[in-house]
Amino acid sequence: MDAAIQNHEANSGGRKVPADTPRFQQVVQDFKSKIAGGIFDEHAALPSERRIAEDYDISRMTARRALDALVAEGLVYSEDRRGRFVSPRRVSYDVSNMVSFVAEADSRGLALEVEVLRAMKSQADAMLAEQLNVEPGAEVYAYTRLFRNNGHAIFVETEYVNARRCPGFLEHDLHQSTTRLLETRYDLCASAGDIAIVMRAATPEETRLLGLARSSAGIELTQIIRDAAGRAFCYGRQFWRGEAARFSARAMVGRGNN
Amino acid sequence: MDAAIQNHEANSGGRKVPADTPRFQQVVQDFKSKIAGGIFDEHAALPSERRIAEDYDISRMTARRALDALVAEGLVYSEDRRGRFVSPRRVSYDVSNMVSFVAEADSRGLALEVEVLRAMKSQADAMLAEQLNVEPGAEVYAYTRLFRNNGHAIFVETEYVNARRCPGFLEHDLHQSTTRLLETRYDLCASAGDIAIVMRAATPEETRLLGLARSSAGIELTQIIRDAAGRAFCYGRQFWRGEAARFSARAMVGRGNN
DNA sequence: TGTTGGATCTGGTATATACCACGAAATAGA
DNA sequence: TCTATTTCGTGGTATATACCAGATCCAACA
Repeated sequence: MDAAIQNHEANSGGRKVPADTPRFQQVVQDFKSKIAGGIFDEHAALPSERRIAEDYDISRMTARRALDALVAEGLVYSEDRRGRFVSPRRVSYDVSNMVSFVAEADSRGLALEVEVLRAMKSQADAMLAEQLNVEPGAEVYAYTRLFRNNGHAIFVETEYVNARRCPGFLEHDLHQSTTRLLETRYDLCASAGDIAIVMRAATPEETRLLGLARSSAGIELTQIIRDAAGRAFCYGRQFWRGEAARFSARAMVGRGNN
Repeated sequence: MDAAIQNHEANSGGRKVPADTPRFQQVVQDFKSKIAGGIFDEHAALPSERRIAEDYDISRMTARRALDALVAEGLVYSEDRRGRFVSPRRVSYDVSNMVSFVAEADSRGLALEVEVLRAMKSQADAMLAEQLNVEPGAEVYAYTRLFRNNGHAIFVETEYVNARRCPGFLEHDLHQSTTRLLETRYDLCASAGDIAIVMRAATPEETRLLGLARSSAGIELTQIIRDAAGRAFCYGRQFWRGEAARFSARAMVGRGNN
């Protein structure tokens, strides 16, 4: 209606010439400022594709292009056949702090919910054997957990622990910090960690669990946790919604080099 | 022609029913395996949208959807009106290693090219003043550089240094490691750094410089570099192509926690 | 030799249309 | 009251079409 968008019929003497900035970009900008301006709350539903198309007098495909851009930028997330919603604020994760994320989140008042998806005994494949420094085929416990903040899925994690060093591990409640569990029950203290962060596409399972749009990217964080003797006892892989987190670290020269 | 793709006319008694997996996904999968299988070299051109549409007997828009997915996943990058190309391998960046990325890259034989885009004297705004621990309005040197690996733009960086502590800084050649420059010329030794990593959308300028597709996401890495006394002298912000890098870090308990 | 201009390639924007699949709410039935 | 069914709204997939604009190459020209 009052859409401040240029109509291609009206900008150059009736010629079919696109506006200087594409129309879908104008919609993107409009929603960006609305979101930044606090017009929408976190998790508030955006208008539907069809509604936006009508409001801005553009085709539905163009409205979709705009919405897809907002999703790609992380300002908005999409739930299949339900609608698109404003993304919540990022959570911070200090990877230099070897205290587990669960424990850290607790202390900062984050309403973090943990869902255990799988937990089983398994055997180390070649990659895992190398990371955990065990022989291939050695027994490991593997468990996958989904983490939500205020009901909103933010990352999914799979961890592998050396079964020899923590027998019966899966009998404990996995809805808590496993770092703490390993420390209090098995005297395995995290002393050092190797962390890697890459941006990559979500797998189909991650897409489903995190409620992502098809072929969207996120951040994978892998970590190997070692005891004071430098022996790895836990290998973990987390896949985060890209817009959901801020990772921080602290570096110091002359420390921890090899 | 020999496209192993399901035709919607043929999969369910002539009914117009989509295949179990969407057709654009089949194209995505096909190219994924071709790329993984080494059929394409790094930077090799993929077939054009029109060509793929013909080969797989799908519409151009569907071919585009597939290609967009590959771009979003980082396996492929797009150059405006030139084509789409296979992404090169990731470069590794150890953020715990306070030796500069430029110097580190050199030592690993990376063909890193540096282009200086801007270099000027400026005044610290509120944010910068806080990060560098100077009064707002204090003089800083600001410079922006574009980094390429084998001619392929991988990240753009803007750094701000406290002008009081390195007078005449911009008179030096900025095509080298500035960490080293600060150390050798001004005795400013990087001793600690605070690093933050977030995934976010590229700004229009970053999009242009890195040759990204419209509204694509990447990784922003910010770092504050401090001397042995804990005084910050350099604040930097890098924006990386998401698929171009792997960031690693090392964490140790009881070290560097405030 | 060098340059200009055109033909042709590429991706980018935009529309209109059709139908499918799932979620959720409204409705009809037991 | 509770449950099954229907209806409607939403995003998802797919097609066909049109035109725009930058990149590239090559042939014609100066």
